[in-house]
Amino acid sequence: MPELPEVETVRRTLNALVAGKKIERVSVMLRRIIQRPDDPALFAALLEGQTIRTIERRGKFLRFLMDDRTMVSHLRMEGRYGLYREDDPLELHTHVIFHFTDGTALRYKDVRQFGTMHLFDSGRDLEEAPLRKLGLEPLDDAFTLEALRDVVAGRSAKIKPLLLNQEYIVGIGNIYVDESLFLAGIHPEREAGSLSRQELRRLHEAIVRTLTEAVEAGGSSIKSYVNGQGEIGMFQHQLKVYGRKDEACLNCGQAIVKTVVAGRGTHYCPGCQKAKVQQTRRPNRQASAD
DNA sequence: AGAAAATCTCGGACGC
DNA sequence: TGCGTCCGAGATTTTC
Repeated sequence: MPELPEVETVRRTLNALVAGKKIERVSVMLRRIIQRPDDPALFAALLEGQTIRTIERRGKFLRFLMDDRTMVSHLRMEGRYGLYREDDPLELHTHVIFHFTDGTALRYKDVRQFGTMHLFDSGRDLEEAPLRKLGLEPLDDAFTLEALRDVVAGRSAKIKPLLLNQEYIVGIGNIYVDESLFLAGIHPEREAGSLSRQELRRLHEAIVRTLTEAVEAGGSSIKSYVNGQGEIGMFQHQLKVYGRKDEACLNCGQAIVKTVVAGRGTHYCPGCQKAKVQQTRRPNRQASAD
């Protein structure tokens, strides 16, 4: 489920529900989810008595800030949180439960069991894995056109996998990378370092606009995503290429193409996003002309 | 059967 | 030869 807009929506909705609640006990039913510390019993013990102060976000990770600990949680493909009453029936694929002192509980469900939780002493999470090497927040002021140019400069990688790499820019996943590249009129397999200044300007604007509008719409619900209050998002109705294979491009009318780029399903419009300027057989020349 | 919103690790290819 | 870079494969799992 989670790219930046979905995780940000979960953060906001969940924060309203659990901020101020005190953890009485933690149940771990699937130990694979708990990545740090190694021992899930220790994980549970370290959380006992902690009050959730606020939930923040770094890239696609949620950060639960508590009195003495910070829990870092990644939803991966289908992880989801919800607030329940203790006597609510246990739903399938519930793997971790945070029991609060007021008779409610935060439950983590994850059909595919891919999600992760890391626990740190307060103030230590940003300097260690998995947050340590994360790149720029695309909705922060620091994500300027200049910053984007620094990311792509001299890189021979294709632009799509580069944008998916969380070491450079965080929060962009498979849906929003396809949407942003469409909006910018850039083919997903274009060599990153070959993008012109004008193309970079369009790409920068497309990324910020796509993510901002998706946050405003509460994210995209393709299959299973719901926010922290169980509500679906609305941005799936505004997607222009993702999931629209063989449908007419809303801009030029050509059929949307679906291929595989860097191992991920990739949607683009062959009319609006022209193929690579030069084919790969040629030696890599630095197209630094600007 | 194959693909699905994500990420990690490994090994190989390639340019310099 | 070595280094940096990039990419694909394969792994985690269940559902439809």
